[in-house]
Amino acid sequence: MLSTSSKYAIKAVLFLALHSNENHKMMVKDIFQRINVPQQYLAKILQELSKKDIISSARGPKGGFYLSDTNKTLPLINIVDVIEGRHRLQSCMLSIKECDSQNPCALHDLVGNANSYFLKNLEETTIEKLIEDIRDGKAILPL
Amino acid sequence: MLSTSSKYAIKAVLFLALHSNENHKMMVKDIFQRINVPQQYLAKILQELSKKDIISSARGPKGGFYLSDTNKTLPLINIVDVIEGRHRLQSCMLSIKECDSQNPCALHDLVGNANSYFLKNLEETTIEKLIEDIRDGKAILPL
DNA sequence: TCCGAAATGTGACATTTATCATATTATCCC
DNA sequence: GGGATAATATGATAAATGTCACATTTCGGA
Repeated sequence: MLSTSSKYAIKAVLFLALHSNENHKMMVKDIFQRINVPQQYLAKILQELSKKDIISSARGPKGGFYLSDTNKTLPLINIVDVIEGRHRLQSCMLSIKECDSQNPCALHDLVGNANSYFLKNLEETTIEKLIEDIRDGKAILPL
Repeated sequence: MLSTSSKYAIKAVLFLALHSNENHKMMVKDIFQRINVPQQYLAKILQELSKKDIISSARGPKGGFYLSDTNKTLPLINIVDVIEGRHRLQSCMLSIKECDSQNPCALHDLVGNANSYFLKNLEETTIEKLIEDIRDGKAILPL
């Protein structure tokens, strides 16, 4: 439903949201073990996110990746849009283009409104909001 | 959520359920266009399903693939078990092993009970049942 | 102003998944 | 029994995804 890359990206962004800010940037080598993602792969992912302004970065000494306040207001869907696009999230379980509730495929009812529910949440939930819930104990964050 | 192979397999099985029986077997070359699956790829998939007794087959003239009455009583999950196993259906959106409702990952609530609902339906819905619904007009079958 | 720290850019390599091609084996029918 | 037919077996190729390595650029600090 999400590619490995997207999962890694989300984990990394949430980690940065919790542990970094403009005055406390974090380097790849201090992140990768903590979220269990291969170092070089993580580097590539963070660079893509940075280029698309999902996260922020600074080069040189004292540099690293971090989330600005603006970054934190973005919805989660932006992360997966940058990493893999949205095709994997489309709802039809048999990948039939014309499939919808008016013209459902054979499996349509078996999956229910699962995908659209998930997609809607990705669109509506901001990083900020998710982190707040975690801080408030409303959500847990095993990474 | 399902691999392309599984989707092809499900389409093919449903097609066979509707159009074949012990006295009317069907050849790959008469199926693949109708369900829009590459011929050789479909052949390979049908062979795997046949070897695992999800579908039936006969060689030589008048041979082909078909679904026996016994085959039709199998739940849909058997198809995906044979083709790709069950890992892709596991519920955690971040692929975290320890993730469950007691110890939910950050995205757990965003996906809700979607996957478990889908999995349950795959386990409980037999090919037979699905075909009946289609025949009764309760479900539609664009392949 | 130079050294080293860190992201960035580029591309090679590995793995998985999807697709195609071809030779082999079993079965029916004459 | 021999020829045509259709599944079966094996493996080659292609494409997408995931992983690694290294050279380059930018920037801070002594």
